[in-house]
Amino acid sequence: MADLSRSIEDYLKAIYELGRSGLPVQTGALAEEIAVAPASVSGMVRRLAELELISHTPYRGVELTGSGRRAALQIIRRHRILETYLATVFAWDWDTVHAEAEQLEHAASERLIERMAEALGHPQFDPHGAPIPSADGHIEEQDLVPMAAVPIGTEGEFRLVSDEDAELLRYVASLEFTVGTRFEVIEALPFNGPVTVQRRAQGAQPQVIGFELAQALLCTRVGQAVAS
Amino acid sequence: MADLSRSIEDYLKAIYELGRSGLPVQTGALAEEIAVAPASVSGMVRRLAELELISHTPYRGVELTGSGRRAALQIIRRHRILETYLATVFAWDWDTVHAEAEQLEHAASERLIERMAEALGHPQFDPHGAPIPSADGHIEEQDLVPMAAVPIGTEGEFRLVSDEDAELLRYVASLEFTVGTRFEVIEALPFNGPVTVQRRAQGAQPQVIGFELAQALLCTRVGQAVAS
DNA sequence: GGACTAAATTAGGGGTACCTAAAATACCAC
DNA sequence: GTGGTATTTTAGGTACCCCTAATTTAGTCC
Repeated sequence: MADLSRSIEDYLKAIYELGRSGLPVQTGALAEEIAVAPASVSGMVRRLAELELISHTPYRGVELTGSGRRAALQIIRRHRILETYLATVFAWDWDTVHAEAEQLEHAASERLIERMAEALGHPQFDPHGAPIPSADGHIEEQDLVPMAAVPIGTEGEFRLVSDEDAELLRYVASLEFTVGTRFEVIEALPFNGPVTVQRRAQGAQPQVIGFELAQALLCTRVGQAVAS
Repeated sequence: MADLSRSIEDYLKAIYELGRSGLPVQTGALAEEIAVAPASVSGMVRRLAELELISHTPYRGVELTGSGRRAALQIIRRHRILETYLATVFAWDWDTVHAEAEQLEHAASERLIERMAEALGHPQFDPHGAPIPSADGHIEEQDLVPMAAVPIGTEGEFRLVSDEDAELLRYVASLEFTVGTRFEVIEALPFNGPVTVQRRAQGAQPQVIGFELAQALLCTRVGQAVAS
């Protein structure tokens, strides 16, 4: 696997993220994710297809090939190990590790990443709850639902939030929510209204979570499942 | 101080290193150091002069301006802190830290560097003995002589070796020379012949150091100075 | 001081990766 | 099936940073 440019690495990562649903990734979505003009994406897509990192159906979208997926997962591993290292070793705030890792992921060697992983005891998840691909390119995607979809009266556990929105992360931290926090949904107002949750901790007050945020916080259901 | 490109950072670092003698840095020397064609250097020199990072006297050479020097020292600080961190925290071999730091120095934020420096207790020297500029751009250049210039019968202390030649570093390590190692010169053959040194340690055998290597190992004299 | 040599610069060109504007294609509604 | 709209692609251009080849300049030797 030849050395890929920084831009190519960014494209592969973005295609992986956008393509997790299984659908082909469209030019426009990719352009927005990478913050370039759609025309620029078209150009890069040709290059990536020539390198056989993606397959491209004109006017439809792109998908990663086997080697493209392997490369993407390697970059994602680098990113998430770096985030975990910064957060753990340097007590780095979880809202800014992403930006730093975004830079370092293109410069850090495989060797450095493995040393960091070792020092951390080969963590499975990064500070935002995202699974860290193994060195051989295996990743376990979790089956999560937005907090907004956890039924009233059910206990949920906050498991994952995107690392990309620093402001959102700061707000989540101010609510004292971290990955692993458990809560019970005690109210959910209709028409995409806010969700009210209650923590187990003694003296915990109910917390009101706006709908948009409740969409961004991905959770597992704990305990009694609702009839389905 | 705006964000500088990777290439610009490499040029500034090289100009600083080559210009330590105080003489203007010539295009050819810079081209060799950076491993590009002299014509490419001419082009970049124009850009750097426009950015007022260097002053350029055509056909004579270049010198760093105040802001150029500040930028160069910042990059060198990043490089040397990174080298020290890798060597100290990950027990990274001293012959390969340079290559890794060369990549990371362009990606690591000021903040990361300062956290590393803190974790290391603000080291003064990197693993090869090179002084680490302070965060405010101060550097203490040492007054050293090559081992080949340490007089016979005098004790010397190995203080500094360039981090650039990995093969040389591996050989030095195999001789069990590290920064701080003391020795006495017991023989130095004429016509740039090899130098023979003797360590203090019990059971230490005399070691023969080829002239070229004895030029690369920079030392201080310890104890009785020779009449001068 | 003129010719020769070594060094530096200019001239012209290529690859990467971006842009805007214009053209092509796909999709949906009727 | 045709028209309109949204999306994608192509066309043409810019900036960065490198290259080789040709030219210019500086310095030296007689």
